[in-house]
Amino acid sequence: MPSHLSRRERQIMDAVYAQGECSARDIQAALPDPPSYSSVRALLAILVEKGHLKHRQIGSRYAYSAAQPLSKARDGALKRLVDTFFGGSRIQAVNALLGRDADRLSDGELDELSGLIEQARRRRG
Amino acid sequence: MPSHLSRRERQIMDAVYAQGECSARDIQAALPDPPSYSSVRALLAILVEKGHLKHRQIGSRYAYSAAQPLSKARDGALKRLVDTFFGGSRIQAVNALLGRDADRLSDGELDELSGLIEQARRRRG
DNA sequence: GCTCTCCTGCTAATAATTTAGCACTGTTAA
DNA sequence: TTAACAGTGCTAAATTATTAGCAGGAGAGC
Repeated sequence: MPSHLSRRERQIMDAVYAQGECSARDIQAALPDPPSYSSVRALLAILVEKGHLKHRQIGSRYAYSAAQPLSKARDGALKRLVDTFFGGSRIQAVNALLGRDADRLSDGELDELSGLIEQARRRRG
Repeated sequence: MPSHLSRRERQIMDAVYAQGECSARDIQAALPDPPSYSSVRALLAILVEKGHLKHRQIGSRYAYSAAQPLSKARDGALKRLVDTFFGGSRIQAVNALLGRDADRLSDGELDELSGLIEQARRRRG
């Protein structure tokens, strides 16, 4: 039982992260090159057993959701990406995030960003 | 030949992204639960054949590097993450990136960020 | 009630990944 | 020069992931 997710497992987790709690059918629809419904369910069972997903019984159906809080998975994914591509520098990640396409940000969004930075400044004191 | 990368393939690509041009031995060292050297080389050959990596011969050795420009892979990874976890909103991604730990940013880094935003504002006119 | 549909549980087969071994070549240094 | 070592090319095996199929049950609509 490898601790890292297989290709399909990752695709499924991403689908769940993006959709929130959802059915096996929803997940199947979100997968690239969707396999059979049976296949999806088999993978879901594995992910539940591994502890990555949990399922809630609603009547006779299951609804799947991430076992970890979304925020935690999110932060983990961000950290991994920042480490891989930006040598751990969040600033550089933000730079790339705003960089080339920053002109497409609305005034409101820019204000929002300024607010975030001001907030950080105050926290530093 | 599935278009999406397998688990090990992804681990290897990440190692190459993080290290830049490097040897098979370097990559092996960077992998979690490193397999045998032979295994690594087999995977590398596959990735080269698939067009994800290229290798440059130096004397009788190979040096591996990403076939795509790093910036492109980076942007792609960012976009995928933003789509998955932030419904496509870069702003929210930045928010999470700076959020909880923003207080650990240095004054210089905060200034840098302000600069980025000012730049974006001017580009909007 | 009956039928149609969609779900579940379980099982099995296929396809792919992941792994390692072996023979050969070049390089290094004792 | 000749071991010892590290790299490559190629091959083959074993584990895992991935896929699908089938039987049974719950709910919806006629």
